[in-house]
Amino acid sequence: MAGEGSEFRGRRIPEATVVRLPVYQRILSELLAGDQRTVSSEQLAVRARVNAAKVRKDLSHLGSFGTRGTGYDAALLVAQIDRALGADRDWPIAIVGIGNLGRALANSEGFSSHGFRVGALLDADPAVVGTMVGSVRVRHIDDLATVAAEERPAVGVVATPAAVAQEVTDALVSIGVPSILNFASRVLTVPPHVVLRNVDLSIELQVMSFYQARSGPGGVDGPVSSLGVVGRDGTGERRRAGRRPR
Amino acid sequence: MAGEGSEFRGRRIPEATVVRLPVYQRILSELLAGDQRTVSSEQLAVRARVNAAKVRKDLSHLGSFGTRGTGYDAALLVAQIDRALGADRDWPIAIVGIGNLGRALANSEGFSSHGFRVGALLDADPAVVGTMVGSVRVRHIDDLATVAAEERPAVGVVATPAAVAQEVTDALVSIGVPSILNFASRVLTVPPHVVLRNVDLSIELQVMSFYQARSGPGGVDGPVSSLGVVGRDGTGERRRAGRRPR
DNA sequence: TATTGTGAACCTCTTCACAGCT
DNA sequence: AGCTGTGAAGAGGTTCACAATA
Repeated sequence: MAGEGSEFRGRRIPEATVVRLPVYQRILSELLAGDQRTVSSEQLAVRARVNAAKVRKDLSHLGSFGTRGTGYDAALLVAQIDRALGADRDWPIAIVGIGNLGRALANSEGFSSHGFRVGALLDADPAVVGTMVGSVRVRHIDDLATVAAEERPAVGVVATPAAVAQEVTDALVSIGVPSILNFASRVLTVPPHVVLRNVDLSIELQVMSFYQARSGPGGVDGPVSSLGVVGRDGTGERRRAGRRPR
Repeated sequence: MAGEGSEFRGRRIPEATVVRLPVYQRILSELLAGDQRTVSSEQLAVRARVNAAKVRKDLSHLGSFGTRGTGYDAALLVAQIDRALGADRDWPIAIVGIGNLGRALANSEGFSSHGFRVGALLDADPAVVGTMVGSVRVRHIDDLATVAAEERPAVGVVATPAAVAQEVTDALVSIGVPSILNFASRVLTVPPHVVLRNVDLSIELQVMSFYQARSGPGGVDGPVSSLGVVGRDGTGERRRAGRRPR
């Protein structure tokens, strides 16, 4: 068990910041595509719908890459964020459960960039096994050990029905997959050394109905603006409708 | 603009709590299905992988429904959570973008329970328009106004490519859809009265590579366990690997 | 005795405000 | 003059610890 203190590079980066880094990165890429070379925290803040001080504090966790009076060099910032997020490495992904969701993930831009690469697709349905999704052939889940030996997946994505999610997770863990991204509506158990994150597509919907239910019939609580992801336990950006005066 | 203070029922419920309510609810439903009538905060906590005090504080926001020495009546609790989340009402959903993701959402359990109902499916692709997904026929996005008049969607789900996400959102807002759930990797702009939440499927992946990158080469920062959703900005449950002594 | 409900302490994240640098 | 980087204050959320109570 590693002690406090020894860190990889620089300070510890708060989780709330980590969740926003991909958003900044996407915005920076767009600015670069439009030939903008430098960017101020204010410009980034407007595009990401956050406070400029938050942008500066977030970026300060990566180091001091800004220039006072000028702003940040967009290309440099992209490189730093990539490095912090590990996007400069190769991350083979194994997706288990090739239904509509698994297929959507396999085809999505986000799963084939930033160092990620769909290395393996697995399913238990004989009608699906053997078919191609993009350039990858779906293998049978029973071949997981073989597939793992070939691809050494860094992330296992669970996109199966909830009923088999734990079983699939156990299999992924047993072949040494160090990170699990769970899309099933079920709380999973993993050993302490495995990184687990959850994305529940319907929880967001229920959170929306909560706010909608309140804002309707005599309610007052406002909407919530959200930045980012769902996973984790959440992190985010909130804003009440009836905002308090300064 | 409503003032501070007047509330729907009871106190204001913290967002972090709202995100966990669906998880408690699912666990309670499972316990009820197994004929368990009462449940302690400790039991709920173990199953949801959270602290028992957090469960009690979360539930206390709904009122005092527990019995000291005994625990909570599971059925009563489900009813209370349903009411808080608005699951006792009807929430027609319009999904725009019937690719793999849209189809996955349309078929998912979470979009056809807790009061939700897939009321309309919309796409711009002539090859998709007219096809059936479940029991709903896909309509052309240009017919949005007509569809909206029939169904009055309470939630608009954006499952389109990022490039058209803002345009689609504007259309949904213009026909009076009060809540938008965005799955596109793009920061959206909506008027203040519209509730917006975001689910970015790839941000979680990037957060995972961040932790993986650190735990590997000389790093120290531990994994993050996550409860819940992805959307929003997250909420969550954190645990460091090298935990500090008490 | 078992377990809730909650004040208080603690911790994390956000925002302000401004010194300091270019 | 403009903008970053950050200390300090503030807000929100979590956890502890225990009095209240069935």
